[in-house]
Formats: sequence, structure tokens, C-alpha cells
Amino acid sequence: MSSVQRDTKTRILETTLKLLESGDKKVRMSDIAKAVGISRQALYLHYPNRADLLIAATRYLDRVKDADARLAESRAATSGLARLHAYIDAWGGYIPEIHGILSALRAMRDTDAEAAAACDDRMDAMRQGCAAAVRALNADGMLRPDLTEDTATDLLWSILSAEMWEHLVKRCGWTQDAYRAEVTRLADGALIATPQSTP
Amino acid sequence: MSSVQRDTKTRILETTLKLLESGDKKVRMSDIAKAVGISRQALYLHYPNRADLLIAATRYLDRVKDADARLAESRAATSGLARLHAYIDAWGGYIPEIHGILSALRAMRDTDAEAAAACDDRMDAMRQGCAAAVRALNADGMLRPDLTEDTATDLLWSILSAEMWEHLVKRCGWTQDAYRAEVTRLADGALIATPQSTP
DNA sequence: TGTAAACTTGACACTGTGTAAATAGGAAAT
DNA sequence: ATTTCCTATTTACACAGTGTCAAGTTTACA
Repeated sequence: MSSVQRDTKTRILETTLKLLESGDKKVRMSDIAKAVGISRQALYLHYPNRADLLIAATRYLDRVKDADARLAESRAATSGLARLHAYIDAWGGYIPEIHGILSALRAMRDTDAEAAAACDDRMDAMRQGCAAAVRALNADGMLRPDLTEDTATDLLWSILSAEMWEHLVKRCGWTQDAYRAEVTRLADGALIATPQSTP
Repeated sequence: MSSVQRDTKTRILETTLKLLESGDKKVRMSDIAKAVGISRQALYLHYPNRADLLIAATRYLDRVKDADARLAESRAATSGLARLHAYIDAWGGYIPEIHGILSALRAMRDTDAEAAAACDDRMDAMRQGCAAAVRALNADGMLRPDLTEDTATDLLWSILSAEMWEHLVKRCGWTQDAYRAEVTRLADGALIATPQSTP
């Protein structure tokens, strides 16, 4: 019973992600159904509502892209600074891949509590990474002395937010490389006691 | 003919703004009508659709809050750095007052072309202010040498974006003062050749 | 052949936006 | 005093999109 069903379920998730990623238009349930090649109602046999489908798609994407593994790499860094940079690279590089689904979920925030929860959950997880990087920085004595770890985490969290990426890359048209470079600089300047300069 | 009409029109705008500002919930046409004390259909006699109403409300807010005058103050600053800081103060202080309507318009971006245009228009105007501040900074030789004026403007524009304010103040719970202080620091670190430090 | 799962079609409820028609009340002109 | 205009009202409907329901069809497989 499960093999066919799982195939369709997976096909739905893949199609949903493709539609969300490639297009800037609105993705309706009927759009997804048509793209998958099933009826709109069949969609509801697999996912009870739009929010659940989007959340499932997010989880699927994480699994496929191995988000945890990527972000875990930053934990291996020895110095606090290296760890900060590794985290910026990891998360900053992940944003473009989840941007489509992320903004679809964000658009549902106001109307759907479940979507809002999924959004928050995701952002909170990201904040954990920021907090860890800030702690490592502080342990090395490199955190700007007038910042608490909490405030520093908030700052890094905001700098690395998907909205910031969207603004710089989508709106201003920056390349991913330019984004990475400037955001790293920005974070360094915001968090580090004695700002880095190329020696 | 006009006095009564203008009164109702103004009352609609004021009510709309109040609803948008004070509540985090969704504001429907019927909500506005009920709050004004007229029928939903009477709303359409004054404003043909929701987007037009929101846009009119934005313009009304600008007029009431005298946005131009505030932002113009920053142009009076003598040094580039003073001008940058004056602009950050002016715009950063204006965001909380227009945040409600701004995010309502932003939520309509995907579905309504006119709302998207109004949003872009507003953000572009803000970018002009950023560009002017960056030019003044560059004229003083204080712009980080590896930044073009365009790139620097993009950076400042992103740092001062309403999304950044929302993240730090609404999400992280910062006070407006903390926001102002850290964002100023952030902008300084991002744009200025030799970063400021308290002597 | 029979059964169950996956899927289909068609219909409908609900919300929110926007349109239309028929009507009422008040002000102002004549 | 009556007509005319303007504002507003009520009722009704069209439309898009989400979500539900019921009855019927295909496919697999035992």
C-alpha cells in the first residue's frame, strides 16, 4: 500500500518545491495538483491543508539538502571567529535553496497559526546556531565587550535573516558571493571587539 | 458638497491607520467600515479598492507626520558622518509610525500590482536618502575605499530596511533606543573607512 | 472474482473582494 | 415647494481560492 502512496507523496513535495522555487508567482493548490498530474482533491488525500503541505515540503527539503550536516560543520571550527565564519557560510549558502518555501510560509503567517509556528520554529533553530557562534566568540574573548551574548545573538540573527538575504540578493541584485563577503564583514564589524583588517 | 465628503474620507483614512497600527491582526474592508461606522459598500464609494485605500492612507500619514520635513533635516548636516547619523535617526524614527501600513502593503505585493508599485515607490524614495548620505560620506573621504557608492547604498538601504527594524524591535523585543544605537553602529562599521570607537 | 487503496468527477460551504441596482434622506438651487 | 444632486443604505450577486463531501472508477493483488 505504501510504495505507491509514498511515491505520490514525494512527487507532490518535489513538485511543490520546484514551483515555489522557480516562480515568483503565487502557487495555489490547483497549480500543484496540475503540475503533479493529479486532481486538486487528491492533494487533500495526502495533505489535509496547504499549511501542512508546505511544512512537509520544508522538512523534505531539509532532508534532501542535509541541512543539519551543513550547519554542523561550523561546530567543528576551532576558533570562535572561524566558527562564526563557518556558520555564516553554511547558513548564508542554505538560504537561496530554501528561500522559495520560506517566503511562502511567511506569507501565510498572518492567516495560519500552523504556518506561523513552522516559520518560528525554523527561525528559532537558526537563532540557536547564531547563539552558539556568539558563545564561541565570547569564549575566545573576541565579543565586543559592550554586548551581551543575547544582544549579539539578536544582531547576528537579524543580519543573517532571510529578509536581509532577499533584500540584498533579490532586490539589489547582488551575487551570492558578494552577499557572503559583505555579510561576513557586517557581522565581524557588529560583533567583534577589534575589527578585522586584512594584514 | 466637499466638506462632508472630505470629512468621511479623512475619517476612513484615520480609522484605517489606527486599525493597522494598533492591531497585529488582518484588517479587512468590513473591519474598517465597521470601525468608521459606515457600510462596507460605502467604503467603495470613496476608495475603489483596498489597494487604493491603503495607498491613500500612506500618503495621508506622510502628510500628517510631515515625513519630508523630518528627512530633510538630515540634509542640513555639515559633515558626511553627521549626515549619515541624522538620516539614520530620521528614518529609523519614522519606521515605527509607518510600520503598520507598510507591512499591510507589503502583504499585498504578490497579489496586487498597484500595491507593489506603492511599496517600491516608497522604498526607492528611502534609497535616495541612503544614496545621498553615502555620497556625502564619500565626499568627505570617509567611505570604505573598497565600496562603490552603489554597493554602499545597497548596504545602508538593507540595514535601514523596515524588515530589519521589524526583526530587531518586534521580534527580538529591542527598544527603539537600542535599535537606533546598534543600527548606527552597524552602518558605521559597514560604511566607514576607519571605524568609530569611543575615545 | 472480490476487496481495498488511490484517484476521479462534481457539487457545495465559506471567506473576502469587488460590482450592481433600487432606495432613502438631506441640502441646495430654481 | 419641488426638483436635483450627493451620500449613504440594503440586498444581491460574481469571482477566486480553500477545504469538505459523496459517489463512482481504476488498479493491484490475493
